[in-house]
Amino acid sequence: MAAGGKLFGASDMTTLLLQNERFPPSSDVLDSIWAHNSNPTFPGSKSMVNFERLSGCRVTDRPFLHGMEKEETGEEDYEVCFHQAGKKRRLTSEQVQFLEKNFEVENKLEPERKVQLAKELRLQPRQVAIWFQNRRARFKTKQLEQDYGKLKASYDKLKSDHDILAKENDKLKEEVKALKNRLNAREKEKEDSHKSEGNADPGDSEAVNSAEGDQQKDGTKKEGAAPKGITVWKQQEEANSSAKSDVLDSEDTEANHHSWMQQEPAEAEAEAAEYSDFSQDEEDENLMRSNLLNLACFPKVEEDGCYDDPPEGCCNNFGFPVEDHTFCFWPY
DNA sequence: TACCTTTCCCAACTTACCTCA
DNA sequence: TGTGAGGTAAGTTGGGAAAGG
Repeated sequence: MAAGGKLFGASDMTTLLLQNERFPPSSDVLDSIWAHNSNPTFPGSKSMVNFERLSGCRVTDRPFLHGMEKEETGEEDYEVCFHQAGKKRRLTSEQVQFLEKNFEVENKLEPERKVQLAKELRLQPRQVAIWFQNRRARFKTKQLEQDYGKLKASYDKLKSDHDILAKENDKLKEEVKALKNRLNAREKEKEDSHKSEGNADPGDSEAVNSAEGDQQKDGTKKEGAAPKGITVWKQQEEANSSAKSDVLDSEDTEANHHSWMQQEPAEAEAEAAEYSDFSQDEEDENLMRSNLLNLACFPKVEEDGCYDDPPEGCCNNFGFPVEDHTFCFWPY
């Protein structure tokens, strides 16, 4: 039989019995009693009592232990339990391996399975239940760590993308500014030449008036003002070609440029009209937002309407596979 | 049928022990 | 050999669900 006898925390034992006046006690309570039996020096038991000495009888003489425990774990297991007496024992690697395999199959434990596993591993059912509880807790912690890592990686990538886009946006703004300055200089130059020619040839006054029509009274060109009609389109073409040859050719590809100068007349007119309603700041912000929305892989609702097939290269689910949802660990 | 009690199970947190560097 | 950190078995607490009176 067992070495060291059976130790019980007297108050705990009393509590267990008082809580369960009816016999036989529930399997839960029996599990607890079993745990105490097999682990006499259970934590926190400074008032530990050697139950055998105290009561002067064997634990197996207790009526509620008859039948049930032998039925559940068998006499052999009972003996094994007391071989573990004295100290808290770690499960053997074989036991852990077996439990792990079972955990992979199903991380919840039905009562029948618990008893069966306990029999096979020569442990108490409560030990098996506790192992599964702790294993689920460990799994959840690990899962949380992994999910945190994934989210952090996703965040870092988005942030770096954002930084790149912001830089690009700044660059484009500078470019637009330079182009506008160039355009203004050209207009001014044209105006001066017209004025000087106008004195000699008054027949050109209409053209001069037309050019002046797009300018404000203070002489500066209205920021973002949309040129209108075919005449305007010709002016755009002219400005476009000169600007392209002067600046754009040395810069990024045309696809990166968000400019009304490269659009069809009607489109340019509409967009220019829209832009004319904003201040420079709003314009910049709009541009930025447009860039982010287009480049950060979010499909436009009005264009696609359906998100079932995200565009290629799009950060679908923020980089997570669909089945890899963070907060769906356990189907309760 | 609503309410209460009991029982069971679980998650979350904590404690105590063991192992190892 | 003493010690602190990390892992793990087990205890405690509180809540939800189901069953029965």
